[in-house]
Amino acid sequence: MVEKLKLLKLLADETRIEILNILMHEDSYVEKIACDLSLTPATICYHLKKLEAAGVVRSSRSQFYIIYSLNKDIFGKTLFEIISKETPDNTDEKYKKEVISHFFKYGKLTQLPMQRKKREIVLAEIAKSFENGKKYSEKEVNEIIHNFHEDHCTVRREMIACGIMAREKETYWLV
Amino acid sequence: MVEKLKLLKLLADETRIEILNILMHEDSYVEKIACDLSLTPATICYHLKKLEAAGVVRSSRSQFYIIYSLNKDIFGKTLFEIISKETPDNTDEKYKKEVISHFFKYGKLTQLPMQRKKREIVLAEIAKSFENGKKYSEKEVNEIIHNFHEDHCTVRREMIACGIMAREKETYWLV
DNA sequence: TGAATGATTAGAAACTCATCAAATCAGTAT
DNA sequence: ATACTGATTTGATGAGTTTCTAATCATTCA
Repeated sequence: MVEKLKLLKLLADETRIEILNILMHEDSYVEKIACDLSLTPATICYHLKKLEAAGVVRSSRSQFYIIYSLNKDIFGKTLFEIISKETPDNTDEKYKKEVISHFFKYGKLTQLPMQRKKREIVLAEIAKSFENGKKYSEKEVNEIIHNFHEDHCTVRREMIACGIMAREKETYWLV
Repeated sequence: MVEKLKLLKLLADETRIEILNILMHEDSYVEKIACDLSLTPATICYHLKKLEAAGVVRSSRSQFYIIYSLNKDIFGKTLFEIISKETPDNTDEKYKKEVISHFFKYGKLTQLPMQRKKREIVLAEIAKSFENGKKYSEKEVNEIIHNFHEDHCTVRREMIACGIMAREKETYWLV
């Protein structure tokens, strides 16, 4: 996450892009690059240090010179890979989000899904509006559910049916 | 070139990355995103406008809301493609650079290439130190070439042989 | 060792850019 | 029409970054 942002910030600079383009052709050193780009050695040094710290370039001394070269491994990544926070194992979370975004529009439940799995996800989303451990009257439950959907009765019944809420007489609570 | 830099600068911002990650899951709108990220609508608007100007997101009105959605086309590019200035048709230039970087070390010619094509490239590189139209004595020619290589005689002879320089008696000039 | 050369660091100036509050704009619904 | 709601613009502020000069460091070569 933060790593990726750093990489992007690093690459989002004209001078550093120029430097990398030079190093794509041939290894080089501070003074030469400075000359090529009409900038001070100090400036080039500043950028090369940054690039090196991020592992984008490497350096090694050769006689008078410190030769900088490109680490090409990094450049195969697509923008999507860099930007996306997705990790291979949170597809579950992603699926939930998709279901929710499909059945809610601007915070309102458009319809109750037919598939049990999806229905559970949707109901769990609504359940977030209830506090854990707190007891609710039926009226209170209806009011809260009504924020999401007209037909609070059906939704309330389903909450009980799939075990998200429990009821005893007139009192409801989260399971 | 400049386009690519703009794209990188655009993506090198934490808030914009967060916004894009939200839009990867579901379309959304200014106030909602602002709420998700604990930032002002003004700030989100500022970023969305930037993203839209670059074609990374699109917008459309729906009732009260202006819905922003992702343009996914852009995200398949690799970093290399974004950073590299290479265009398909400058491979010639690139080849020359590679030959030159192979036969020169720190400005000195390490050896004269055996292959005629490479030899011409190398000699043309040395020829850059001579002025067009100017006449040189053999002594002057030797001195200039000597900056590149000990054996100025061989190099000088080759310059004539492959038609880069011409000579008449003791006078030399670029062709 | 001392002179030369290239690399690095420190400090300062200039610049860019994200953010917010407040004002304004643009559709929507009563 | 008019009140409402969300989007946008404006102007100010502050944080971060690039660049330079000048000084210092490190290595090589005589």
